Amino acid sequence: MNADPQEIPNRFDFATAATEIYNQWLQHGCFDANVDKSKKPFTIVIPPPNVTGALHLGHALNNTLQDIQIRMHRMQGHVALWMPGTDHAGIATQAIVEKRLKEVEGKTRHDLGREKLIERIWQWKEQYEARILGQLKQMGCSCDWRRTRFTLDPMCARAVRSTFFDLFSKGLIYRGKRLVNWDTYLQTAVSDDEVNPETIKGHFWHLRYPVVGPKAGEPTYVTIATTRPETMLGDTAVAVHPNPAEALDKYEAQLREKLAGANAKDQPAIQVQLDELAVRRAEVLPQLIQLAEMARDGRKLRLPLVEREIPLVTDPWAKPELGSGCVKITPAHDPNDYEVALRCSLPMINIMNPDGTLNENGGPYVGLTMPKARAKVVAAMDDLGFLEKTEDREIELKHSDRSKTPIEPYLADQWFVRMEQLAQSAMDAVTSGKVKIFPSRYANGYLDWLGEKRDWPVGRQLWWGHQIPIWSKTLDTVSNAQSLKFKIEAMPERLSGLLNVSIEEPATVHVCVRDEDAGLEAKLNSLGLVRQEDVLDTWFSSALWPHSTLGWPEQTDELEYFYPTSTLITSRDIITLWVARMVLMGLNNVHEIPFNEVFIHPKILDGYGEGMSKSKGNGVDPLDVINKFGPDALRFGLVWLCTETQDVRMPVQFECPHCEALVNQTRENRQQPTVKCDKCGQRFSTQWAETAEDKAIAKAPVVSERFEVARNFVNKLWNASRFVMMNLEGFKPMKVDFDALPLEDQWILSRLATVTKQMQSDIEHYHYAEAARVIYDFAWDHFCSLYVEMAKPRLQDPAARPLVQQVLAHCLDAMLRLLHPITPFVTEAIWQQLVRFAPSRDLHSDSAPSRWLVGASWPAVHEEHIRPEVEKQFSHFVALIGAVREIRSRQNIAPKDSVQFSVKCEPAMQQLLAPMASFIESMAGATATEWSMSPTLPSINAHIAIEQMDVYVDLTQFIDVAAEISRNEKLLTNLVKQIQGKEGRLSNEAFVSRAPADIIAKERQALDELIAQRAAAEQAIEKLKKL
RNA sequence: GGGCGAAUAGCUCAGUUGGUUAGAGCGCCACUCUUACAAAGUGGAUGUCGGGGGUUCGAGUCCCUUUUCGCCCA
Repeated sequence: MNADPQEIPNRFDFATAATEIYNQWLQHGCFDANVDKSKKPFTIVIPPPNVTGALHLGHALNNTLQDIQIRMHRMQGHVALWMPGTDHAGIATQAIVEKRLKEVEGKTRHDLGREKLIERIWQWKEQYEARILGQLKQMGCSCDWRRTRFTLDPMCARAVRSTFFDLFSKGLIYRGKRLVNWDTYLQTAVSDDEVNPETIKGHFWHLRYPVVGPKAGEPTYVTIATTRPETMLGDTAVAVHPNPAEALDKYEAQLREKLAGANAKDQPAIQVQLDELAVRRAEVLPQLIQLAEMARDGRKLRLPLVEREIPLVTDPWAKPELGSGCVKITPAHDPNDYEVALRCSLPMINIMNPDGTLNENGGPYVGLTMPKARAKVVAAMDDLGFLEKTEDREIELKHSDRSKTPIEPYLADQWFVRMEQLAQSAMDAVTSGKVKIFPSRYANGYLDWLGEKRDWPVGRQLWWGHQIPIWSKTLDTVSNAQSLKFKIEAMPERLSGLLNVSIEEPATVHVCVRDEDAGLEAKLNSLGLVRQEDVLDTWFSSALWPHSTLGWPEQTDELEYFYPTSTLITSRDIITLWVARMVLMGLNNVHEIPFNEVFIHPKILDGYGEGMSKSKGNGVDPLDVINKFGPDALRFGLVWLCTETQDVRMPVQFECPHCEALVNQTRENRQQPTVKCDKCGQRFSTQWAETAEDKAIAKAPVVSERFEVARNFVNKLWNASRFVMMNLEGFKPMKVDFDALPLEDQWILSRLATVTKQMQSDIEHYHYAEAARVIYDFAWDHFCSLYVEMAKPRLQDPAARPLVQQVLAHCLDAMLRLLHPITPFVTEAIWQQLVRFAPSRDLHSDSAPSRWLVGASWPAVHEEHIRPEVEKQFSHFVALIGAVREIRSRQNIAPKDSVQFSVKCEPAMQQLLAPMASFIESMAGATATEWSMSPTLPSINAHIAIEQMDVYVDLTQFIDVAAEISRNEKLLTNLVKQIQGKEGRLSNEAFVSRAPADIIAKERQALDELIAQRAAAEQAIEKLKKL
């Protein structure tokens, strides 16, 4: 530590200081939150980052916002618990480990086996968990690390088992055959939320199915069109609309309505559709009517290739206005067809193996993948003369968000949670206002999604996750199943509530076991029951996060004290997946909402407005930003941009490791393993470098210039603090009488009180950017540019020095406290220095400040210091300084040359400003020669009109005539324009008669002033031109 | 197809209930190494508030419509 303030460096060395400070905080348990019923709790659970990969800027924003809440509330005297942890992210993590296994060792998960694969994934988890927690620590996150959880750890596992058992016992868990989104690469079902539609180029094949025994006059075949011809192998019917004529009428009516409402541009296209419809009525409709008749008459078709007889059925799903008007029905591989099959009681034939190849139902094509089977089916149909035609067509195909491969709809056994009641409870929590969502518009999506009350498919055919705690056995008869059920129900474990039994129709017995219990499991095994292979959806365990991390199902002190948590801060894409489910699970398990408030923060986009992601290559590692700008700048920079309505758009650059030039990241270069520097021409590598050759090249960090504002601000704060400390020699705390203070002291204390109030309210209301702006303006403009500048001459004056020292020390102290939640490191570093020069410096308290800023108290709002009239008075001084400076600059007067000026003003203004002569001299290099209602004007002067004052700067020594004429002419043009506007308004009868009187009066007064200014400017120009 | 959001200075964004001449930071121009800070200081220039209509004495702000972009849902 420096004893001499002169030795404080003029840059904050964040690289060494941050680590040291963070370790000190940890050592002193500054982040530990322990139950203390004499204080109020404030709790946040972290949205647990996936252990899939490292954190990017989106996480940095998310966690900074949480840390700000935690740190402010901790300073406000709450027991602030920030619960940290990570999420096992079932599909994503297993997928990435499997992918690497394949790439590096050429093995599949089946080569390795369940146990070995899980071992590998644990290794991955350990590595990334450490990386993620390290990133959070470097950002300064003040989590209670002692409590770090993982969604697969024993504590969370216990909560998962208890919850599942409870839901099972309430009859809310069931298994059913459902058409699921099957990811053939990962060989698991994925939820609708994990599926993205993509438009790709495909074909529309028109196929013919022969009619069995057509009667005279009936067609010998039916044409259907399909984008997926291979699925014909699983067809169980062909459907035609029951009343095609009526359906076409309806369709035409719709089109006509649309035509009437359409604008000129869209009308031709609709007209074309109408014309086509007319043709269709003539050419296709009669046949469709006939086919509907045939269907009702029970006619059958012969499905080619597999030679199966399938019925012709009627169902409104067959749209007479589309294709041939007939549609093939493949219930096991198409969601719509599935519905048709349920309506028409059709069989469902599954033709696919879990790995995406055809099973034995695929007849001659067994073992082929779907794409290969497609080619063969099309060729065979063509050979048979059943391929009518092929069209090119753009089709929407669902892709798995996880593996990026096409989804196959697939009929499979799935475990579901019934959502009816659970969803309703979560909707009520928000509509009643118990859970408040900010910004409120996000409540719409939440309610819409829950309102559908779709049952939640919770099984995943994975190995990484919580294995479903159900043991099952399918019996040969219903009565055997019943007797097995009775037998199990008679077990002592059932009586003590450790297991529960259900029967799935017709004869499958399911036993759910509450706790891990090897003995009980062995018993079940001996009865022939086998555990379900599937694991639970990751969101099942995440849904329990707010209470599982606090020890539920144990009724721990922590649960009682810290639950419900105070707020949840997350991003908008998981409102339904996660937020909604936490609410309903919290209500189900703890009978209480999991959090009182939810704040949804913006997303971070790149310079093109695209979301950052690893796969796009536009992600930014927060550590790159920290290394270049420091952790405080990272945090302040993110908060500075975190406004309420706008996502954060952040153009990013590579920083060349050779010459430090910034190279813009583009859509092209962000995917390349190496990039050539624009400036020095040398190549650097990126995150995509794979080959040893590329990896040997120095890697460029990815940063953004957006953080420069914040870095500069941190530097400003550091140096302002340095100035204060350099001038605290001999400082002795003193009591002050606010009303007896000089104007500038009253002013800065009034500003400080105002800013304290605003900032607290802004943070409480999640107006982060506003909070940052308020303190930025205070620190930079008010404190540094004005107060500190005015303090300089006062510090030289032994009589004034003690007071200004006290106010400086007090303001710095308060500023550090206010800024600490946003920029914890630099403020703590300054705090540790400040104590040596001013151990006690609070105007309002004699007690020594806390050892650590992190544990210091949040500044109280001194309402009595908020003085609008003082701020108004001070603004006259600021305006005067500005006016003189402008003239100096226009006239190019050297800084060392002092100027003189006289002022025309009321005596009150003179009384206010004349005593500030020394400040006017030091800050504007100017001396007033006269203050009066009618001053003597310098023979050559520059005039500036400011509120309640006319300032005449003496230019006798300096005049640059051309510059002054041009300034006045510009001013004149501006004045004329404004006068015209005002005169226009005031001569408008409507305005004068209808606008409120005070507005009119204001306009009149403003016009008078403008006219006076115009006259002054005109005179000035005239006079200057004579020189 | 439905919903939500965005469009304001070259860039990134503010702009409270409608009310003088629409703001900030960066960038730009000019001048300053003035003993806290050149990552700084002082001053300056920069806008058809996406387009079109409407309500109003008055619209960046309210309403309708339209274009472009983003996200969510189907």
